[in-house]
Amino acid sequence: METYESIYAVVRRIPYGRVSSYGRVALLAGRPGAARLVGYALHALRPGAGDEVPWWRVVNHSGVITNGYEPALQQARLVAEGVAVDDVGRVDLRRYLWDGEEGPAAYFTGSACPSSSG
DNA sequence: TTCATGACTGGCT
DNA sequence: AAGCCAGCCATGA
Repeated sequence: METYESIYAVVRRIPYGRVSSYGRVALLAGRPGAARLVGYALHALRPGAGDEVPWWRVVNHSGVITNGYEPALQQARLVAEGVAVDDVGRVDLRRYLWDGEEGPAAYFTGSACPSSSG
């Protein structure tokens, strides 16, 4: 399905150690409002896809892991990349949210100050 | 084609 | 801050 490919293409653009929201991916994929479709596309990935698509770097708009397949796996994947995950599976989008930038510079575009709290 | 479901999101109370 | 409702698009029966 072309629609899915456009979604996977965006998910693959998510840099290492960064996360994005379903709505964000849907927007970048050219399907604004179809956040549900993103989750559906990732659901269609299945373990057979392997690491071809970094699905674990996708969380909801609140930074919470709403993964219904392997929520523990996604959390582990993120932590393995250096992404801080809360006990409830929540990620600090203010630090890791991928705004769609190509380079890692986006990490410094935020007003957050990691050395202040974390 | 129609009805129901889902790894979602924004606005109101 | 937390909970509820409607809209979005594609899949499956």
